Amino acid sequence: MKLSTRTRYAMRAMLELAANRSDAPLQIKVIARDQCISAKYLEQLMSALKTNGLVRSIRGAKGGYVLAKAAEQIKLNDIFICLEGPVIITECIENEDTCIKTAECVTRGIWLQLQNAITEILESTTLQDLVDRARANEAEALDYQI
Amino acid sequence: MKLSTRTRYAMRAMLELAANRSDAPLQIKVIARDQCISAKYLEQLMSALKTNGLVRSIRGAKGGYVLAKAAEQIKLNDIFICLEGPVIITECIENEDTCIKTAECVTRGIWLQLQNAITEILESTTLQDLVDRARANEAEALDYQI
DNA sequence: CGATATGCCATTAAAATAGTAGGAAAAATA
DNA sequence: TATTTTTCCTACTATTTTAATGGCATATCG
Repeated sequence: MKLSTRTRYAMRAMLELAANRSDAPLQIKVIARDQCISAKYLEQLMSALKTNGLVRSIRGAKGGYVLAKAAEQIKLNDIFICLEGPVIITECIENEDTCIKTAECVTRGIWLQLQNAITEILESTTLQDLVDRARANEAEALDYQI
Repeated sequence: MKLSTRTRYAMRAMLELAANRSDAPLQIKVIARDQCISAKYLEQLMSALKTNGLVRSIRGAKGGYVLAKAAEQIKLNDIFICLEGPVIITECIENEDTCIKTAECVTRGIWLQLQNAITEILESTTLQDLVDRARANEAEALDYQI
């Protein structure tokens, strides 16, 4: 059970967008450099995020990307779903018919529990929460230096 | 984020072993038939479960597999780990050094939260719990028929 | 001995993942 | 208007993982 780089990269890119205080858009090449990601690969991820209405793009020189909504209104699950698809751990959860022996299919219940636990965390955290945590970490790091 | 068939198959096979009331071992081909799994594939999974001390095998005619411990003492996480490896969602969780900008690496915290939530569920459920649930389901199904 | 099982190892087919490549289209700017 | 910068789009490719399959050796029961 691993997280794809797609999701991890996209989450970091979105965090960088959310943390961006200037009102100018951020370019793929800048984000890619900051996050050590292949720019061409990131381009595809940004495209997926755009299709799902999470970011807005500005084409041409001085263009780039900005969040399409306030960071408070973007749930991590929204981002997650763009890249991993809906958190579906096994088909049986979606389509009960595929499970031949429904009565005995108690394993299904477990997968459902996992799915719910994951979704709950990702639904209850917003991009803004991450930004706040990042700022708190930075502040703490500064304290140690003094 | 999907569960591999390895894990799902193995979980079902283990459940069948746990539910087996006769004291005779269950053969791969029997489990494979019951669970609609390729026997040869299941063989590999059983081998992994054996290496990790979750099942015991009896070779030769009338041989097969039995649980190596009481179903109460086998946590679902034990089974899970055999097949998926430790629930590691991203490397950063294991090795903090790989995360270049630790201060900003708040995404890591989220992945850690997911991991903990999953592990908690799988650690707190035993094979016996699943057997009990399966029996309860069966009983309920019977009620409806009457 | 002969049938039945597991043990072990190698191979393979298909799918998913991660990354590359190149050119079209749009916008800013000189 | 020409140039540069940047996104947009589509296709391709390499690697890894997943899900099997196949064959033969070894052990055990009757």
